[in-house]
Amino acid sequence: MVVDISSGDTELSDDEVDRIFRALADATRRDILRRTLTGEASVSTLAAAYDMSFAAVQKHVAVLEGAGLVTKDPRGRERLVRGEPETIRRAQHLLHQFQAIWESRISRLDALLAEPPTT
Amino acid sequence: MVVDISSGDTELSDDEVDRIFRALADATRRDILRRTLTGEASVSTLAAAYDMSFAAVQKHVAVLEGAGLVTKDPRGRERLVRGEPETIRRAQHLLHQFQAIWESRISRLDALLAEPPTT
DNA sequence: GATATCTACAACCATTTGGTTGTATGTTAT
DNA sequence: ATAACATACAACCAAATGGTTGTAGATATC
Repeated sequence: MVVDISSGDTELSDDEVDRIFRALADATRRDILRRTLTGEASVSTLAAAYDMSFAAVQKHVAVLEGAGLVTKDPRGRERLVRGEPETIRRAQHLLHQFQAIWESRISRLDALLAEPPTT
Repeated sequence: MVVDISSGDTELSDDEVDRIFRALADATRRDILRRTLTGEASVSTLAAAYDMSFAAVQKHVAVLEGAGLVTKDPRGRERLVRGEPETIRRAQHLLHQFQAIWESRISRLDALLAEPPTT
């Protein structure tokens, strides 16, 4: 049986994957991502929600943007930040691949137990 | 309609989630994880696969272990490293929650379009 | 036009990260 | 017992991270 795992996604480079997971490895950034998935928000609106400087929040948004988890859309003098569900889906897909590796290990063990010894 | 998202997992702290995603944010560590999901391997076996010192690989394994993505099992003089699919599943679950936030946004927009104006 | 607001960006700083080498300790093999 | 092997761990270093403040440029508002 052939199982197609690919789901048609463009391949992500190691660096891109690094950036995605690194961006997710910070509670503030995960919270920003949640907010911008719920609805777009300006950088200053976001900044108001956290106990740190505007510039710090700006940097967090930049990290998310660099990972493709968020995009910024100029609207007048502000930049509206939107979460990008597609990138999240890709990260999920990556984790699914790890799961698949584990599953295939089980299959191989099953096969070993099922098959009579070759020698 | 009430949707239970929890899937019965124990709650992960922000720090734990940080460690999981941070551990995944490195290509060498992702590769180690793949290998140890395929089948357990000693630290030195793993180290032989990479162009870096034994100690460096040891540190990578320690990071994965700290994130709960891997466990070490003493076997004679070596430590067999095993991947932990359950932690991967939890990370997947976290990403699924982000997806759910996005989905619920869609639902709200749909509702807005479907419902007649309240005022 | 003047002023306030939102963003961008540089410079700086402390801490963490990802690598190194070296040393010590436990375990197998001769 | 001695030698070889697998691991642990400390000390060190360069680079990246996560924060700060300050300055400058656009855009709105009065």
